[in-house]
Amino acid sequence: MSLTIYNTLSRKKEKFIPINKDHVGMYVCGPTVYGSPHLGHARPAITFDVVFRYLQHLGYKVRYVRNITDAGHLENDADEGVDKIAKKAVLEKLEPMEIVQKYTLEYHSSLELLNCLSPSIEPRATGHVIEQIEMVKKMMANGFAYEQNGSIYLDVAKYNKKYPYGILSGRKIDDTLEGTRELHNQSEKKNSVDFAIWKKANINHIMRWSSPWGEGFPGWHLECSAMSAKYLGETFDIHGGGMDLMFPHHEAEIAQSHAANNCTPAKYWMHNNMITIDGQKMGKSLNNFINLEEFFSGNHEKLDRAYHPMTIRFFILQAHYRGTLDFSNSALAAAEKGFLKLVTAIQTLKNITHNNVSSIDIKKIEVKYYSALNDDFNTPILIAHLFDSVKIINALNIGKETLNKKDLKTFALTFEFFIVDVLGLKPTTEKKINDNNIEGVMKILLELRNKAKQNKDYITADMIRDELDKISIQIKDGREGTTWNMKKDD
RNA sequence: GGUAUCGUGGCCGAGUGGCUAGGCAGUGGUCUGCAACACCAUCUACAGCAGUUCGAAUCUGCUCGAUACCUCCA
Repeated sequence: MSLTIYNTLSRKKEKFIPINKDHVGMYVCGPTVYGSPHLGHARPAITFDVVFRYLQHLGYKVRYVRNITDAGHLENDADEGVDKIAKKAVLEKLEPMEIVQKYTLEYHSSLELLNCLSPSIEPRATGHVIEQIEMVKKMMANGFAYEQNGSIYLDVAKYNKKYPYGILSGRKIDDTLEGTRELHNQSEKKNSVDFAIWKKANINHIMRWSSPWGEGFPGWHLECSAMSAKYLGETFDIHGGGMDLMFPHHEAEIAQSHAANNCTPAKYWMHNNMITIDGQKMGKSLNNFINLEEFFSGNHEKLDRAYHPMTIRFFILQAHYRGTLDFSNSALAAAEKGFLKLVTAIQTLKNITHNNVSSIDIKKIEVKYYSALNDDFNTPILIAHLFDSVKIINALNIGKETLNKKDLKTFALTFEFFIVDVLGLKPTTEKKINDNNIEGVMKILLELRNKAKQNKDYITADMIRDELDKISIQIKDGREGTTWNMKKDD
């Protein structure tokens, strides 16, 4: 019973063998902090949070590195590209670092609500410019990069002669090279597939650093290469991220590691799939994304109501990380119900008394839990087994099945452990109550009070008013009927 | 156009070549003053066509369809 991981490199499930026994290094691409975190950000965060939790449970000492990209990348490949963070800074009339700070905090608080553990190290791109410059130097020294007007590019054609470029995404770069021989005019790159590893800063560019090639800023893909090498070594165990980063981002990382260090950066590449909305990818560019904060508050036109962060987490874990997951209100509502069922069962299980004999093989259930996760972190299967356990728990509760003292204790611990510690689902029975609910509740209360008044039952009517007043809701009887408002705290 | 992923019952979503995943909804029950909750039971499926096989949702080929990447995105 050993862990297997689907490796994007081989497109197969492989047995997981860490490079250094008992230690695992894992790098996951974090967000570029230029906007509020949305549901799409939650997916890799939760996916790799479970990987992190489970690897630790298996006894590995895990160093989990997830970066914050706070250096503005260019919006496109053109030489006059706009820095995303700088653009947002202009838009919000803030210093770029204020933008970065604001959205980093938002990202952290949302992930905390989703009960994601903090990574072991959360390095920032701007804090590692020196390392990135050093890496550029290495790539130049090895002859895989060239300078052009103060910018440095990776020479993909040259690189491809020694190392295959495109092995991760399954692209055959030869074809591309053939087809793009004649370059569009103003590009300073030798070849359109070449990518910048250092970019010269024009006069208006705010975020800039001095380098041997003049003032500039690091290339889009370089930070992950430099920071993963710094904290995990030149070759480490697991590299994770969203599928959309496979090309060009991760492909570039592989190339940079080879070009600079003559080795592959990661042994296992894991990619989580996208979240879709109405069958379409949820993404910033499509403008169909829903922010996490909006899920928690219900404040979005696509949302019927608010959803508890644990509902979101459960919803994501109910699908396997490599499959797409389609968002809908009914799917979320179903997830919420299912999750509450598990939570209820944890409680039920605590109140069950033991018997002299066990009618169920507890060990078998435990094995099922483990084999689900060992099979490429198959959380939906694990959840299915947990639901099977709920049935057993209910049977125990009415005495249809029995467990002895030891088995009962083991079962209770295991069941809760997998839900709470491995899947990271905090048991909460709280359904999000939003303003719509309060409106509805108030309407009902006021109707009741009106009825009471009509029946001259002023005791009840006054009780409703006074009790509401105690919780800072004020009622006003007017000519047009009764209105209410929340009193401001004084 | 190239590359990749995928098409499962009302919805969401697993899936090993043979032994009906699971959840939600629906239906029937138990419980209940009536309901709700909870619990028990239960129906509907594998895009199409051809092939391999004793046997295929699962393997192969083709067709149709969807999505993503190829420019920033998790």
